[in-house]
Order: sequence, then structure tokens, then C-alpha cells
Amino acid sequence: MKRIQILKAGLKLFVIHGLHAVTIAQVAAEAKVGIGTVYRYFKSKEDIVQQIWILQKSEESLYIFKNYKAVGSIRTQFNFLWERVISYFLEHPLEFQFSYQFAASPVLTKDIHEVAMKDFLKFDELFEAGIKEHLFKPLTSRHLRLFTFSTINGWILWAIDEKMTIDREVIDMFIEMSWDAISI
Amino acid sequence: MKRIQILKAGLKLFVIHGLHAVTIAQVAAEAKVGIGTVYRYFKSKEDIVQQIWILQKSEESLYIFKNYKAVGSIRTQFNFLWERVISYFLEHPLEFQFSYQFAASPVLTKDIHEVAMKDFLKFDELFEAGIKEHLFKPLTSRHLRLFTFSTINGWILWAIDEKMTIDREVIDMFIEMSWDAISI
Amino acid sequence: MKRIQILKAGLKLFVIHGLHAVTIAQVAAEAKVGIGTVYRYFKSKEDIVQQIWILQKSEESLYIFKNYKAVGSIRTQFNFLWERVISYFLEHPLEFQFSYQFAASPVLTKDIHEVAMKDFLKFDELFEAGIKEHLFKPLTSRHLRLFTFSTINGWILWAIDEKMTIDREVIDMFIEMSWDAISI
Amino acid sequence: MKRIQILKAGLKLFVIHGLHAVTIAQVAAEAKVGIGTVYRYFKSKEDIVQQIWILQKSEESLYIFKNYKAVGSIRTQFNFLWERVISYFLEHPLEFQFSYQFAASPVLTKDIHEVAMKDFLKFDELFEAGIKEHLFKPLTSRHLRLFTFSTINGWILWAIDEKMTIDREVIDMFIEMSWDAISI
DNA sequence: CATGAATGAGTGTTCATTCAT
DNA sequence: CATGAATGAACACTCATTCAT
Repeated sequence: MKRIQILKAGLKLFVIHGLHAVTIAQVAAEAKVGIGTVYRYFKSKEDIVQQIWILQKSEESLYIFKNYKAVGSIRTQFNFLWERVISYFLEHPLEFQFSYQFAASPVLTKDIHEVAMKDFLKFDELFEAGIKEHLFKPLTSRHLRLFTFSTINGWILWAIDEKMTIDREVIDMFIEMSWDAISI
Repeated sequence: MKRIQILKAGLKLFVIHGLHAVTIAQVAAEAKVGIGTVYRYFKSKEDIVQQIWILQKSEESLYIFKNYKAVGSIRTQFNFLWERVISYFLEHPLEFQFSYQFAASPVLTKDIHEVAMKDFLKFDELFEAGIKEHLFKPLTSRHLRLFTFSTINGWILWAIDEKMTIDREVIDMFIEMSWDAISI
Repeated sequence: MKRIQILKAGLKLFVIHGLHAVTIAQVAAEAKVGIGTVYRYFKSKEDIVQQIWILQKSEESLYIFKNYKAVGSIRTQFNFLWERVISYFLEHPLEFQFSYQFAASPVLTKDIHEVAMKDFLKFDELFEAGIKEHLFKPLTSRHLRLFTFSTINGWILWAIDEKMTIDREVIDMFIEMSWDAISI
Repeated sequence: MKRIQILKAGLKLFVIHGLHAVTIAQVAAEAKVGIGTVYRYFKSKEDIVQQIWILQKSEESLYIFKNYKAVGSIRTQFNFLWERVISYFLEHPLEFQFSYQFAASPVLTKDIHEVAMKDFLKFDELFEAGIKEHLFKPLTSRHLRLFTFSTINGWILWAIDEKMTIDREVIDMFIEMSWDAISI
């Protein structure tokens, strides 16, 4: 409960002002808890960032894979999942910016990334199936996943930046861009 | 001279340890100048980061557009420029990581980005020409540029991360992926 | 019961780590009681130290004066009592170290010392008798007591420090040293 | 210069209020330097205490052994040195109390003690010579030194405590007490 | 009577910035 | 123009103390 409050407060403030410009006192105030309480749940400022990352990726995957069944054509599943990814980030711009800013940050170790990413391995299974059907360019499933996530990041970044109204048509076009990039 | 030393030292340390974990004293030591000297050239830590960004983008564009002539087919020019971008970052992994980490950082204001990006507007001209020839999906030239840069960033990130040996063939395939994504 | 547990736990931890390096939470854990319980019995950290001191001196005097009768020659009584003091501390090294470290600590007020020391005034009576018999150098009984306690402390400190095996002979010699110092 | 100021300030405040009741800010203020300056010279609060101890023992030995020549009878040398020790502490009550309070403190490691005590090994040489002449009870020179220092500590403690006026006669008597204790 | 989660004042420590040399 | 010792505001973090359960 308080743990989640703190993580949500941290996410918001770190995104807006940057890690080095946010004090623990500010995080505590935003989370409406005492400073000491922050340290009851987290052992340091870096720990907070790492736990935000893990929580974030967990919520992300929960949203994305809700109602997902690995049935139907590869393309259908691809459309379904990427539509979910896009929807999630468009509905959660703060969370998206956190993901973008901290993806390459030195405070996130390999271990943290590994833990946080484990739910996303289902994407690899999808790509694996596509590779078997010779639908994709000759890359590993891991690289296909990373590439498509990259394209999505860049695209959402500008969508949020310019406060565009995103309609179905645009989303569909974007998914097509991703598909066209990796398919033969 | 000393100015450049300081910027190079800062870039290296910020990438490796993160902005908040690097002190001005460390930057001064790495640059082999006194702390006071840092303040003769830059008015604050944030100023250093901003100036690194500007210098970085300037060197990047110099490398990319060297020998570039806006002649030949759109595809030929596209291939030429993206090959240069990829080559630059593969040869300068530290600079790449700096670009990646700070692209969405709150310390870089819109003004700084505008100044730093002005040399890259040539890309927009190329995309503009492509749009006129109806080669691309219905997006603005700016969005086409942002999208392709984003895909390239994601790709180089794992190329560096996994210490892959990147040969011509792989680069060519990647450029094709980018092209396929945006072309009709 | 719990009161004593807390005092014993505090004594042990304060001796090993030093007053400033021990938290109430650690004392509570060592005593196997809750933090709140500590505050039910003591009003502050300083209070704990003071109560340890008082308990300690009380247990010490109980041990020392057990079976003591103020009869026989001064020398006989002197030997008896100092042998008891030495035995007590050799059997209770932790308690000794606490006594040594906190004897001159600013957290122990004059009042506390007065309360804690009242059982030891029997020593003064012995010295008083010795003074009357002209056995001692021209000092007050109080000074004779302080002096002999001081010598004993120094001696036990290294005995414990060097984990010497202390036999009767050594103890006898040491008591003789103390006696020789103050006697005419 | 500033280093010494800080150590002197620390000694004074630690003795009066106790280690845990003195803040670095107070030490800095007493030393008339900035807080940051304290950390330019010392890496932590504990380091300050340790360096005070070392400086203290160094100044002590300098005072004691000034003009000392290892000639004349053992007794003459003994008298000379112990008179110096007593004089030093009577003239420097604050320094004495520091010595007394921190002698058994856990912040002073074996290493620190070893470094600090090396100048006092000259005492051991004197005792060694006395042992050869069969003047002393059967103890090692090291133990003779520790014992006599203990006696002195106890004695000075009360002398300072009661603000006695100490004249030659009293000092001479005390030296005699120490001598009587260890001599056969 | 017992507990330990919650608190925030207070502390040690850091580090961007200044300025005398 | 270069330096780095000096500074103290500001921070991360601790821990004695409280109080609802």
C-alpha cells in the first residue's frame, strides 16, 4: 500500500524533474508518507528507481497480456499485442516517459533488467513461431522483439510530445510500419 | 582546448556512472584541469551536459554529412546517410550511449535540442522529397526522421550491448528494415 | 524480568560496539522484546545506560561483600575484599569493560554515581580503620579507595586483553602491589 | 594548521559532552572552520577521534621525554619521568580526561593504539633495566608500564575532580606510591 | 501490558561553487 | 588565465520516540 504510493510518487517526480533534481523528502511528501517510511520500504534512492522499473514492467505486461491467447495467425496476434502496447503507453504517458528515460540508465543493472523483462518473453515465442513460418527477416526472436519495441518507443515519444489525437487509423498504420519493417 | 577536454571527460563519466553519480571534481580530474578551470568555461554542471550535447550532435552531423551530396535517387541517399549514422555510432559507442541516455533527459531544454538538431534538418529535406514522390506512408517529414532515428537507436543499443560483430550485410539488412517500415 | 533482559542486552551491545553505534532497535532485538517495551521500562537511551550502571554496581557489591565480615586484621580484610573484586571481574569480563568504559562518561551524572557507589562505602570504613592504625600513607579513605580501584582496573584490563591465565599466585602478587603502594 | 584546530576543538567538545552528543557542525564552529573543511582533513567522525588520540599521545610523549636522558640510577630516571607525566596531566586536564575516557573505547582500534603508543616504549627500556637489577616484582616490562600508568590515571582523576592544589610534596608521595607498588 | 510500523527532527556527509593566490 | 583549498547549503539517511492496534 504505502510501498506502491511511494513508487508512484517517485515515478512521477523522477520523470518530470530528473533523478538528481528530486529529493527523498519530495518523494515522501508526494506519497503522503514520512521520510522514514520511505526507508522502511527501500534501502536507498537507487533502490526506489529499480523497484519502480520492476513494478512498471510488471503492470505493463499485465495490461498487455490480459485476455491474450496465443491462437490465430501470427499477424493477428502481432496486431493484438502491439495494439495493447500502444494503448497502454498512450493511456500512461508518465509511465512511458519513465521507461524511455531510464531504459539505458546506469542505475538499472543487468539483474534488474532481467527480472523486469521476464514477462515479455511471450513476445519471443510469437516471433519464434513467425520465424518458423518464414515470415520475418533473418534475425533472432530476441532481436525482433527489441527492434519492434524500439520503433514503438520512437513513435510514442513524438505522439506524446505533440499531444496528437491518436485514432484507430493512426495506430493501425503504425502497427503496419512495425510489421513491414521485420517481415520479408 | 581545455573546454573540449572537459566536455570529453564529462561525456565519458556521465555515460559510465550516470549524471547524479559524477562530481565536478571527478570531471576536472579526468580532464586533467583544475576545478576552477571547469567554472571558467561552464557556469554549472547542467551547462556542461548541455554543451556536451551540442558538441556531440555537431560532431555527429559533421561525420554523417561529410561527402554527402543531395543527388541520386531518394533510396540511394537514404542508404548513404543511414549507413553513415550507423557507422558513426558503431565507431563511437560512448557518444552513442550519451545520446541515448540524455535524449529524453529533463536537463536538456527544448532550446538546446533545437540548436543541436539544426544540422539534421537535411534529413527532413530528404524525407520531404520522398513524400513528394509518394514513396512514404502518410507522415510528416519530421515524424519520418524521428521514427527512423528511433529504430536505429534501439538497434545500435543492442549491437553495442552484445558486442556483436557488425558486418556490411547486417547493416544493409537493418537499413532495409527501416526503409520497409516507412515506405509504401 | 523484561527489564533485566533489556539491561543485559544493552550492556553487552554498548561494550562491544560503543554507545553511539548501538540503536534501541538492536537492544530490543538482543533482549528479544519489542521496541515499545523498551520504552515502557526506560524513558530514554541515556536512562538505559544509567540503569545498567546502577544494576551493575549493585550486582558487583553483592558478589564482593557476600560472606564478608568486618573482622580480623586490616590486611586480612583487604586481601579478602580485593580478591573478591578481582574474581568478580575476571569472571565477568563484559561487566568489567562496561565499568571501565563508562566510569568517566558524561552520561553518568554525579547523582547516579552516588547512588551506585553507596554499597562500596564499606571500603572506606576499612581504609578508615587502617588510617587509624597508621598503616597507610597520608591520604583520605576516599582517595585510598579510588586509588586502589584504579590500579585494579588497569590491571584487569590487560589481564582480559591478553587473555592471560590468571592463577592464585598472580592475584596474590597483584594484591600485594596494591597494598605496598598505599601502606607505609 | 586547520587540521590541528579541528583536533583541538574536537578534543575539548568530546570530553565535555561525550562523543555522541557533539555534532560535526559544533566541532567546525569551535575550530572556526567550515563543515566541509573538517571533511577535507578527516574522512569521518570516528577518524577525528582516532587522530585526536594519536596527536594527543604524541604531544604527551614530547612533553614527557623532553630533556630526558637515560642516565643515572633507575630510581632517579623513574622519578624524573613520572614527575613529567604527572605535571603534563595536571597542566592539561582536558587532555587527561580525553585519554581516560577513550582509552577503552571501541572506536580506537588495536592499530591506532599501537601507533600512538610507540613513543612510550622508552618506559619499557627503563623497566627492563630495573628488572635486570632485580628492583621490581616479577612482571614483564610491559606490564610494569601498564600498571604504573593505571595508578597514575586513578590518582590524577581524583586530583582533577576535586580541584586539589597539588604541591611538590603530594607529587613526590604519589611517585613513591607507584614505586612502592612495583618494587620488591 | 506488548508490539513494531510510522514518523520527522536531526545527523553525518557530500559537492557545486567561490575566490585568494 | 589556472588552481584547488575552503565553504556551507543541501542532501541522503538514521534512529529515538510515539501510538494505534
